[in-house]
Amino acid sequence: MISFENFIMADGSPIYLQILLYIKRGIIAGIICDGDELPSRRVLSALLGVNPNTVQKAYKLLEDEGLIASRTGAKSCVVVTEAKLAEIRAELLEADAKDAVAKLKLMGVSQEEAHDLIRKYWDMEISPEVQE
Amino acid sequence: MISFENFIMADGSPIYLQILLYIKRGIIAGIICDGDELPSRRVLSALLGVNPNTVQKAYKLLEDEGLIASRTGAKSCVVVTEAKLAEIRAELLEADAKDAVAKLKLMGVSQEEAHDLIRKYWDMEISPEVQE
DNA sequence: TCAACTGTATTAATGCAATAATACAGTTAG
DNA sequence: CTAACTGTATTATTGCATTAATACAGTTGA
Repeated sequence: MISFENFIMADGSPIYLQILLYIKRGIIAGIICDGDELPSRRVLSALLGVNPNTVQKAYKLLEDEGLIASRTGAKSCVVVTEAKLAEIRAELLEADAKDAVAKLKLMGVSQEEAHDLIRKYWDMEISPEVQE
Repeated sequence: MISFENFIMADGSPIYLQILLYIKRGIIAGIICDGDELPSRRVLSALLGVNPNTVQKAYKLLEDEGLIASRTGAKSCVVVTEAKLAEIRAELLEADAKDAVAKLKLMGVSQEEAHDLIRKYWDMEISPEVQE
């Protein structure tokens, strides 16, 4: 069963997208694997303190992408091939890295200072304020 | 007069926040300076293809933060001291760096790979898909 | 002076995110 | 078998972001 204990809700972006990206990043990290069971819509919504429809929206989008499989009555589970994993990994890494670089450059940060910032915050214990 | 030619609208976050952050990052970069005139609400809204109220919302928040000054009839202009600049610079750099680090770590990226990604995308011509 | 700009304010309408309360059909474990 | 779970669907409501159409008061430059 997939764990959501590291999930921390951020504001500023829709909750259903935060859930979707949390799962995608978990898959990319190898923490969430092919065949893993997902918590039911009702259970996860209670755990996160949100409406079941919000979780349903995230799961529906993941299913549309072919990353999870659902059938009425049974729990949904993760479906991910090596190819699919490589695809979403490249996709998200590029999006996140480009986004960070764009923001820092816009603020006149030098490349050296950017590397310093990565080093500075890498080993800190962070609440993953995952957005977008 | 402040230029918005590098501003590219992203979807996923409110437009008024994108405008607000574009100006804040410009101030941090030193591209936007104390005393600089802002385009009027009407002019900027026409330039960006959004409603004047959307620009007004961004400007209002900047004024609440003391970063711009407005008086009826005249153009608004930037008000920023050395202390204020240092404050918002530290604030945004920390937020953006922490956010990027959190996302990459969640995906199991190593610190070395993170630095590689920064190098890879640093010199690319990027449309600054500034979000949040 | 005065026309053309500026900021500010108000009201109404639309769309999306999220909540809420149900209902129904299929699965699963005891 | 059957109770308790699952996914799926529907309808209504709330709040925020955004658009739209005005209106009014103050500033500016020719």
